[in-house]
Amino acid sequence: MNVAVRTLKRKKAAADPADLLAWYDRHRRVLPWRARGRAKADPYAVWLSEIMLQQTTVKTVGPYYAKFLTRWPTVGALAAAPLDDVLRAWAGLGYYARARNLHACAKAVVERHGGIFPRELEALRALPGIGEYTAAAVGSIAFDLPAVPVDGNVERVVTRLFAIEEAMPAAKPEIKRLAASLLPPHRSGDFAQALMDLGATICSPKKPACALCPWSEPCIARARGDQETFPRKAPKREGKQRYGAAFVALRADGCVLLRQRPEKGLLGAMTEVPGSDWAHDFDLSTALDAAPRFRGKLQWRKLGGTVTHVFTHFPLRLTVYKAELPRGTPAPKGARWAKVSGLAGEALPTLMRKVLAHALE
DNA sequence: TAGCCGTGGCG
DNA sequence: TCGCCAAGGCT
Repeated sequence: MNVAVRTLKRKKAAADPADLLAWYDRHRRVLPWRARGRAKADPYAVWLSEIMLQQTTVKTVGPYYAKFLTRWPTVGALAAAPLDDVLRAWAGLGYYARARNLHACAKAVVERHGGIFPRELEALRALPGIGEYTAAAVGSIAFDLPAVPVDGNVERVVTRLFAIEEAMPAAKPEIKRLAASLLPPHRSGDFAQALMDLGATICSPKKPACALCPWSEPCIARARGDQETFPRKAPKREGKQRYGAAFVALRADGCVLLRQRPEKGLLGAMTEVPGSDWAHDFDLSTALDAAPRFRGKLQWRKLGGTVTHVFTHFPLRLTVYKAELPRGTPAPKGARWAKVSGLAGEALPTLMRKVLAHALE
């Protein structure tokens, strides 16, 4: 048997982590939080990027990451910042519990570990906002601990490689087991990033570039030609449409009325304009019951059109009302006046920016 | 454990 | 257009 045939047979037998690492050495992406050459990765930078990258694309994260690292270069600096500053800097990035946990985690690193990220998976896992995935990611990338972070990319790569028929999320334990079985004895950080790069650039959800894949030969789904059908997913039901009203109160001196949402839950602790609850059976004829109260009577004008927004678990349609008030009007309890010219610096989620844009255009 | 929690891009 | 999906964690 000649060398070429032997090589082919070996590759078909099983996926070789060395092949993936060789591919990574040639094709890895250049990313701001990634160490260059032999430089060691900064645990703070790795952690910050991993939190931001949870369910969020590299492109979206880029400017936020740069802004945070410039403003708070160390975990100690971030821990010392007011939570409100962190929330404002995070506004627009979504999943705001991440920002609250980011701040809590920075403080915990300072208080529990003297401002140094711990080098053990269990200690990392115990920090706010760090789950099994992020502990493995920070542990392997920053400290080269033998762990494999299993995210959506790795799930896709592994389910295709082994043609796992079980549907998500039930298949997760099996995926973790198989991913761990691939872990090489050295370079676990590079291996983790290689798996994610492969999933992001080659083993994509649709139209994977199998011809360029270092694991094309051992990939069972590829051999069968149904690689795009992995990972298998159980059909999910969609959330029901909800409705509500929002109130944009403008004062003659160029201020708009804002308030803060409750600490927990949907858009927790973020800023909003006053509004009604959001319900499936919202009755528009009673919308003004939810309007902020001022002394004297006030004309709320219903604007044409609506503002729509789709959350993970339900679509929302808001009717917007607008009113104009004279200078000197005090804000109702629980609300405050904010300069329209300064709205960019407020902790306003995208939904509320849509509402304000609708009312101010 | 399954539902909750944002946003932007893409086919 | 619209459903899917992206480096998940918490409860």
